[in-house]
Amino acid sequence: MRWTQALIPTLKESPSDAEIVSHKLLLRAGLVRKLSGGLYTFLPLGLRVLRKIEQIVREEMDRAGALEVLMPALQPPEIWQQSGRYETASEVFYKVRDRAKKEWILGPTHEEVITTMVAGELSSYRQLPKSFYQIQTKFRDEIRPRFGLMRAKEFIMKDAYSFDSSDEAAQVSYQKMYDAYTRIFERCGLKAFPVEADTGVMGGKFSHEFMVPAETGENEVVYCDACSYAANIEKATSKIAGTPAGDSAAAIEKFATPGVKTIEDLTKAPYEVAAQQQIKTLVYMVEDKPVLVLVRGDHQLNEAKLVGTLGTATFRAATVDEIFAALGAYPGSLGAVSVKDLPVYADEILRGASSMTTGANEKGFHLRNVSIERDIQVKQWADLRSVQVGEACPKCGEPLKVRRAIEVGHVFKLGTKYTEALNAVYSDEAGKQQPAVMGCYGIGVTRTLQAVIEQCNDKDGIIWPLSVAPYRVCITPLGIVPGSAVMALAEKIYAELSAQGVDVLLDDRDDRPGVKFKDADLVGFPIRIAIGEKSLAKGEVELKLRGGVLKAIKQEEAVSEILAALKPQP
RNA sequence: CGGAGCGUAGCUCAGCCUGGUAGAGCACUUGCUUUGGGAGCAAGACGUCGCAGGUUCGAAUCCUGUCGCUCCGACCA
Repeated sequence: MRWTQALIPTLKESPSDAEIVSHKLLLRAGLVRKLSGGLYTFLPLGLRVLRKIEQIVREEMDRAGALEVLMPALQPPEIWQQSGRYETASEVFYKVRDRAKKEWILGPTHEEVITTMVAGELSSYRQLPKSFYQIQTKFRDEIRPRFGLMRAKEFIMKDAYSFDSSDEAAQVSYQKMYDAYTRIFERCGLKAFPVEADTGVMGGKFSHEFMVPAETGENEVVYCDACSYAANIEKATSKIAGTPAGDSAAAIEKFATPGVKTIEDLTKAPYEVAAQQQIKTLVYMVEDKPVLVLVRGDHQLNEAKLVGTLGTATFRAATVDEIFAALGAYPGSLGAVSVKDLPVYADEILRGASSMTTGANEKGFHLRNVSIERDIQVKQWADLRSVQVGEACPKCGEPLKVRRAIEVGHVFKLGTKYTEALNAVYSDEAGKQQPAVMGCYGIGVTRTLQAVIEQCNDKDGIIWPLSVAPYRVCITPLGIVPGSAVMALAEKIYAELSAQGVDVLLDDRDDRPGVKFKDADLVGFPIRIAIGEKSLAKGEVELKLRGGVLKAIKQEEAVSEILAALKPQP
């Protein structure tokens, strides 16, 4: 491709609505343009990168034995009602109506569609295992689209689904996908690592997310340097000492705490109650009914874990007025002692705790000497707290660390939730009808693209890995006079590389060298070959790897040197 | 959904407080010069100041509403 015939609209300055480096570079390098919030057009260069990533995904899916299909983006609501997700996932749906006013759903994911298809085709255990995948546009009404392609209303996803005749077989399918994902991200030049993850509204037994470390990531990952433990903070656990027991026989005592509003206030003089001797009382509304959630004063509630404990994701923090209606007190003085008519969920770490202090449900008063099992009617104990930096690794006991990351892939072992609901059953060896055991696997293809940029850049622009670069070689003649020695050589190298099947861009613009170099660095072509009168007088051209050093090479060796540089490193 | 900020040329932004001829830089067009890291000079073209009301002799500017965009939050009682 010749630059003058392409559309590569680079920008000197970042558009003001881009915040993070990868979003800025997407726009500045002329890869995408925004249509509206969370909606982007891929320009020719961006599309080339996207196609290369898709191709890597395809090759690895095929290698893992998955079969490519293509499902409709427009879906009937009936199958969502059948799976039970019409209600639980309704917030992410974009819904449209046809001329008869019938409602349709723009697919946010495809478990229901694939399972319906499989239900129609599956009859015998002899057909299993089977895995299917597709690369397709998904639609999600995100609460807040942001950071360009990172969280968009419409995005391209590779989604895959496995069907097996047993739990053990499903585990094998899961492992194949897990391994394929590892290879995919590696081939894209990404340093991604798997972490244990929460299954959330998807349901199912367990899952892993593939994370790309990045300060701008929306996820927090807990990990251990000493062993292999890594988990999303929504899922992570740690070994910590139980709450020290005090005098469990001492009677509850109410004491005045004028002006105390927070846990921290109570740790100061004259009260001096350590945060770990306090019970934090939180009020949540679950389907419009208040519930109390207790964690230790120095701990933080993890809402993702609360989802699992409550068995629903439809809850929210209560408003101040709702709290007053439920407990007769305002935040700052809340407690669960002698609360009988509201369900109380308590974090495991509080089990057996005594000599605790908590609010008295009366402004300006707290209670001390609270023995939680004696004084509070707990409906359910559960792991409800977030792990904090420095706590002991649950595997090896070394201190845990926390870092931010971008989720680029997610694999789930689902079990039979969808196959039972949508009747995807087969006859086993004994002729008995069994629901297939299912797994589902997603890669955010467009997000992966941006994650590569987020990870591979410097002050001058993008540094594309060879595998996904829009063009792998950029030829930069410093003058473009037709017939000149410089231009003739540029054309010759261009023709020879093209004949070798190398995707190469010839910068034939009538611009000053500085402009061409800046643009080549910004877009991030892995290999740049500069041809100018000065070096050509010595029979040389300049080979530069993006982010590497400049190397003068003989003009007749240019093509072979480039081909060598394109070979995969051993 | 709650909070905050921003909407002025293709892009980055100034002007608004204190109402009175709509601006700069970059990009674009033409010409000349220049040609190894985002050139210089000259001339030119490009705007319903997001939209709708209101106040006023007069609104980019003040007021109200609305739409869009961006960020933060949606546990820390």
